[in-house]
Amino acid sequence: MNAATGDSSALHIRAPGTLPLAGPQGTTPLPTGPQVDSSGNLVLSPATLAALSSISTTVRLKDGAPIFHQGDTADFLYVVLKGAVRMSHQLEDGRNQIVAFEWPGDLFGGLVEQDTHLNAANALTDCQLVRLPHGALVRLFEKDPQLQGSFLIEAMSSLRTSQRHLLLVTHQRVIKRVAGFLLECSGQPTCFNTATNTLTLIMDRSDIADYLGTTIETVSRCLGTLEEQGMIQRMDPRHIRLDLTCLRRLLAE
Amino acid sequence: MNAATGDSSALHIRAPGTLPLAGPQGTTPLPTGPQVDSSGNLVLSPATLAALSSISTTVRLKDGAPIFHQGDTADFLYVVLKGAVRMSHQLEDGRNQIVAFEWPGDLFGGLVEQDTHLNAANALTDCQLVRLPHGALVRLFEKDPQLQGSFLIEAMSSLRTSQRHLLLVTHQRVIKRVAGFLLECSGQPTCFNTATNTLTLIMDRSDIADYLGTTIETVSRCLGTLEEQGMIQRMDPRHIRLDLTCLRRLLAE
DNA sequence: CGACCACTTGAGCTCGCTCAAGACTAGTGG
DNA sequence: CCACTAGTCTTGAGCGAGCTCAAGTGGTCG
Repeated sequence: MNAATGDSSALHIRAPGTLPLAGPQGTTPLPTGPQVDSSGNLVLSPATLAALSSISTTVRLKDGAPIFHQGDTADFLYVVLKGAVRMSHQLEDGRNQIVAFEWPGDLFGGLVEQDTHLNAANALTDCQLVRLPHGALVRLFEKDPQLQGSFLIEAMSSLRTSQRHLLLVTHQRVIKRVAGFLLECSGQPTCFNTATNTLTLIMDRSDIADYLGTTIETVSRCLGTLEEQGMIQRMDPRHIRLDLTCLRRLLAE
Repeated sequence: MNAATGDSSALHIRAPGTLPLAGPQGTTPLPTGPQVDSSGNLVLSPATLAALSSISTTVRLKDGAPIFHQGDTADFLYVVLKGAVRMSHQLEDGRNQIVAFEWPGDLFGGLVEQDTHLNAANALTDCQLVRLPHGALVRLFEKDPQLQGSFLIEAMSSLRTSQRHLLLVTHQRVIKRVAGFLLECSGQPTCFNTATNTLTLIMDRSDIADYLGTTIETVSRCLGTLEEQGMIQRMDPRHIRLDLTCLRRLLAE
């Protein structure tokens, strides 16, 4: 994973797609606009980085540690440097929905209503985060509009991710959701080894079920079916070898 | 509907929730930050409005008219003034997902990838839109950072809407989704008469089904069940009287 | 009046949920 | 070293919500 190294001298924020608002892409970035590197990741300018580092704190968290709870007062934004974070939402009826997984480079903590967090955030693995106080950030925005532009791009990126998730969850057949989930994970260098096509699942079956809107039993059964059909191979419950081509074909039909 | 009147001298953008990034709410808005009116709607400053009107065009569309297609080059952002817009996404497998309905005051057209629209937009009713060219908007952002701030707030608002939709669709029982959908519509002055508690559905059953991830038959049956239970009353297929209290109770259980 | 469209209702089947038991791993203590 | 426990994952059996296919209803327009 090259986006968001632990090196504080270079903070990268993932911006997988393009946003016309950010100016032309694929061409030389505007000197005055946010800059995008070759891999499509957003790179904040050195000056902005310095400004950010002046208000940011790096925090380290243990596997499973809560970062904030649903309903907590929202005082900080976070950027994942290392590890992964689980965003979840508790429904009135008691069910739990995993809203997103945040990977290195992702920004989270901005989804608030009435100054309180709409979702809970938990460290999924041991992880390292950059913590940005809202107040200082807003003040920085006034001095540095480009920074605000970067956050706008990041917000649009979250929106795309959210929509992808929606489309995944509304796939009628659960087996397609599971296949889609595996493909989604395969895009994360943090947990997918491209050389061996092996996926390391950092979340348990219950997280996957809550992410896909199904049950752990169904997830397990779907993995079984996919394995029968030769699309995946379970080395052990947390390590799965994928046949990306077959999985993609399944999703398209 | 007080948000987004047709009067071009006052353009309101809905920002239903609060975003700490935008500064404190419920208190006097910062003179330098985006302003939020009493009903929580974002109000652009007169100067910004003037600037926006210099680059914007008002367009009028007939019921059903396409605004843009999925995959089209994204050149404009739009704000709904009057009427409603349907955002839909065609999946590889041929299914059609309604991603959102846009109401007066909503901003849309910003969800793009590689400079092309991720979704299609169609006028659901006769409607009136403000069209903003991307390029000019970006140039305006450089001159007027507050404007960009407003768009950031609007982006966060879309994210909240998108998450609400996700939670609605993953509610296990379809009947709850339908109830939730009706309640959601009841929040739109465009189609809900608070005096008579009557909802005017501007979309057909197929749109509702595609929005909720189900089928037209199931939507119809659910409406039947809700009617049997006295929670709603179908005057005709497109006019439904709601018992808001009962519907809310159903959703919470 | 008939054609067409959107909506409703019916009947049967299937996918996925529920409840329940079994398998595997890791940690603990004798 | 082997129970014993506890946690996670897998597998099984039965049932029911919702999908599919199909027919029926009502409204609109030529």
